[in-house]
Amino acid sequence: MPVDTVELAQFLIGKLLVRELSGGRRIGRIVETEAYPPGDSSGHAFRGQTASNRSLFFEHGRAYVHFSYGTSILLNVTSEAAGTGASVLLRALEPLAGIRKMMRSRGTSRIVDLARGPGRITIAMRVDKRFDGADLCARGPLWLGTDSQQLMTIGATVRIGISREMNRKLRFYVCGSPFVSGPKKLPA
DNA sequence: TATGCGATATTCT
DNA sequence: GAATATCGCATAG
Repeated sequence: MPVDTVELAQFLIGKLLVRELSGGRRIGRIVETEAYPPGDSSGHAFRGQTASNRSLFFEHGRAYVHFSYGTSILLNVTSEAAGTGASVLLRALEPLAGIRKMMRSRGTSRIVDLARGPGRITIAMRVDKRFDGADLCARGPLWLGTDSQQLMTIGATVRIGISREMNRKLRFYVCGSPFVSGPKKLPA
């Protein structure tokens, strides 16, 4: 797993997010990420370490779970060396397993809408703040798995929902995937 | 299909 | 008091 934030954001495209629950396993392929590198003024670590972004400063490969907009829980994968404060935001998944359970958690039967958007991922996968700081590299209740490599083109655009550093192309996605969030018109 | 707005936790000014 | 790494519903075209 790459240590560099931008490399990690691209590396994670196509990887699997696996959630082990007593009722069964839920799996989604990561199709969209955003990098928040060190020193990025739109990142949560920019103003230093606080009680709520503590896990953002862990070594790479851990979970940083944050509550945003009063309504949404967001899941990030930490990057860089311990003490740096950088991460990759997971923005969208393609549901692969446990789809019926995701539908029940999300309250919709449209597969493309189950995990298309960062706040939806955590609802579909039943991730909450208890996972803040958890190690995602080793098998556990929540971990990152690899899929057989398949041919996919990775596109890069500007990030969504921020007001600073808006011109940096740090959002990565699988070209042509209907499971990617945001505006539909994307460069192929 | 596109745009607008309310809900609502946490932090910063 | 304002801003924020958002979503879902409403309304209009």
